[in-house]
Order: sequence, then structure tokens, then C-alpha cells
Amino acid sequence: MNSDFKTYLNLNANLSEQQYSETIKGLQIKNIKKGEFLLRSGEICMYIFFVNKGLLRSYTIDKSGKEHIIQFASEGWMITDRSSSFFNESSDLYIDAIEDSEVYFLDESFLQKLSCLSPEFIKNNTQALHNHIRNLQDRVNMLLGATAEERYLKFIKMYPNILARIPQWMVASYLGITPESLSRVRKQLTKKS
Amino acid sequence: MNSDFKTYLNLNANLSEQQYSETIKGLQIKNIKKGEFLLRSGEICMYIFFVNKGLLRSYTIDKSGKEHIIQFASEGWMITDRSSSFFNESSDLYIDAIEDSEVYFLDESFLQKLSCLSPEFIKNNTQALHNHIRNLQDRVNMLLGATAEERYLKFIKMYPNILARIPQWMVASYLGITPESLSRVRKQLTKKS
DNA sequence: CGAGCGCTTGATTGAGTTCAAAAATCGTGG
DNA sequence: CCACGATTTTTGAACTCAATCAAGCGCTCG
Repeated sequence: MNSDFKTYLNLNANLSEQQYSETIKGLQIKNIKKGEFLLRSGEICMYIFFVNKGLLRSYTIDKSGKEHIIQFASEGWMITDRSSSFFNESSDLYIDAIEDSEVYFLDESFLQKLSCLSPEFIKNNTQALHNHIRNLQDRVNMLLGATAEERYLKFIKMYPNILARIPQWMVASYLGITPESLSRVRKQLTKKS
Repeated sequence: MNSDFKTYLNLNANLSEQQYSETIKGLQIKNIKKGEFLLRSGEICMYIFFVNKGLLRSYTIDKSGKEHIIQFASEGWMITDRSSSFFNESSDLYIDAIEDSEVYFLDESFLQKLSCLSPEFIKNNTQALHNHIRNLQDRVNMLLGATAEERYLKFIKMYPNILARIPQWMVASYLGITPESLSRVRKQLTKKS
């Protein structure tokens, strides 16, 4: 997969050469070191982060201090807190880098510009929203009705590439179980096969 | 709250008198009896259902036969399966009526027409999508990090009006616990106060 | 090469489930 | 308006899945 944001734009926005260079202008890519934060709980999220290279995650911290990973984003994916950016509310999320990463910061004015130039981009954006809804609903559904083992099997099926790049405790955090439980689930599974 | 769909349109679409009557034309309201289905798992969802009067719910049935309620919709709210309608996939959801209801069936062509006539409607629609995302993310977060009691307290705070209109086992289903557990949670709470 | 982090394993605990049955409430027809 | 059956809620007891607490192993990276 080509993860470059410019490729993404070509595929999703359908701009002329001139529109393209006009849009790109001022767009900034930043290098984010592993562990560095892009958003902290309490802040308002001002950007959509496009991952050009590397791996990011978003997560919450509950009142007993435990992390719960909401989303991973590797090359070619975007991550943000839409609740916060859209409604201008302070965010509950943290976003940080799991690996050293290259990230485009897409701000409101950039998205605005792009929307004006490209109806196709608007369409793709709407599609992205629906996709997000689908993922979240699926997740709610899993959390309501599936066991730890089922959730784990689904995860490794859906995100094999991410699985290989993150420590096991992050998988556990995403699934909503403890690292110890995940270890045991995995042990069970090896026994079965 | 005035739950009439026409009021909703006036507030959210900003149409001229003529556009308005043009749009409304052909729009159908249907009476749905308690227990009647608007969507079943396996079907493709063709409508957004606007609840003019009454109360609807959407839910899944997991492989052990248990229901999990995804959403309630009372007067002035809409309910649908966006994954299914947008991506033209068969739905995992059931939608049925908890009370005898009056429901507007908004189909693709209607929404299209409205979008062409009213940029304001598009904006409101986008807002609705973001709102949906916010709710789902919140729910994921609760399911990952909060106890049954915390989830119940949040529910009665967020949806007091709905609470009063549904049996307790539906609340339990929405929260992801058994009716027995909810009964015990409630008992605990009365003891505390 | 040692300190720290991640993973595993064991023992124990606990929140919530399951199964069963009684008590309360609801709805409907007489 | 009452009565009866059905549904919903409550309660109890046993059980289960996953959490917690604690200890040990292995790797890596500083």
C-alpha cells in the first residue's frame, strides 16, 4: 500500500494540477517520536491526523487510571476526535505515537479548502464518517455480545498487520480485557489447535 | 417538544413555501403497531425512520439468541442502520416498535431532493452523523471502562424520558447486563440513598 | 550487565451470569 | 371493574469468566 498523503489526495479528491499544488501549499508534515502526544484529554482536537508513516493510537483513561485503546491508525489511515473537533468540546482522548511516525496535520481550513474544490472529496469524507460509524457499531456489538476469545479472534482477523506491530497489552486494552486474561485466552487457543 | 416531522424540516432545512410542499409530496407516514418490524437482520435498510410519535428500538441478536439493544428512538428522533443503507449491505439489526407509533419513511430519493434544495439540511445531516459517532464512542468507552452501576446511572441521567416508557429488561439489554443484574444494581442503589 | 518492561503462570477474589422460583405488575376479556 | 393469565421484576444459590494480586522468566536497550 502506498501510504503517501499525496497519493491519497489523488485517489480521493480528483484535483487539477494547479488546484493540487495550491491545496498542498502550507500543508505540514511533522515527525512524531514514539511516545509523543498529538492530543491530550482536556484539550480541543484541532486536526485530523493523517498517518504517512508509523503508527498512532487513541485512548481514554478511566477514573481508576486504566487505559482503554479506542483506535489504532497505521499508514494511510486518519485519526482524530471528531466529537471534540466538530462540536468544539474538550476531548476525552489521548492520541500518541506507538512508533516514530510521519503525520500530516489536517486543519479545518485545509479541509474547507479541499471541500470547496472537490465534491468528490466531500463524498469520500461522508463515506469515511459512515465507515467510522460502522466500525463503532460493530465494536459496541462485540462488547455487548462476544466473549474475550471471540473478540480476540476477530481482532487478529481484522488487523493482522497492526497486531504484529504492537505489544500484547495494547491488544488487551483494545479488547477491553487485562493483559493476563489475553495471555490465558491465547494459551487456550494454542491448546485447541 | 414538538415532534412533528414538518416542524423538524422547518427547523433544519429552511425551505421556501413552494419547495416545502414539493418536498413533502409523496412523503408517507405510517402507523406501526407495537411489536411490528421495520427492519430485520439480513435485509438491506432502505429508509431512515423518523419517529413522529411513539417509540422504536434497534437491536441485534447474538449467536446464543440474546438480544442487545443498540438504540432507542422516541418522538423527534431518527433511527436506521447507516452501515446497511450507505454501503448497501445486509443489516445485522432489527428495528421494531416498542409502542404504537407514527413513522415517516425517508428514502434515498427524498434525502437527495432535500440535499439539493437545502445546504442547511446537508449541514444538519453531517451534524447528525457526528452526533451519532459521539454517542457510539461514548458507549464503547462505557462498555470498556465502567461498571454496571455506573452505566445504569449514566443511562437514567441521559434518557430519563425513555426510561419511563420501557420495561426494565430493555434497559438491561441496552446496558449489556442481565435483567437480574440490573434488578440487583437498583436494589444496591436504593440502599445507598 | 543490570534495570525495567512485557509476558506468563498460579492462587484468589469478585462482578455478573445462570437457573429456578416466588412476588409484583400489567393487560385484557368477561 | 374485577379476575385471571401473562409478563416483568425480584430474590436466592451456585457457578463462571475475567480481574486482581503476586511472583518469576526472558528480553532488550541504555
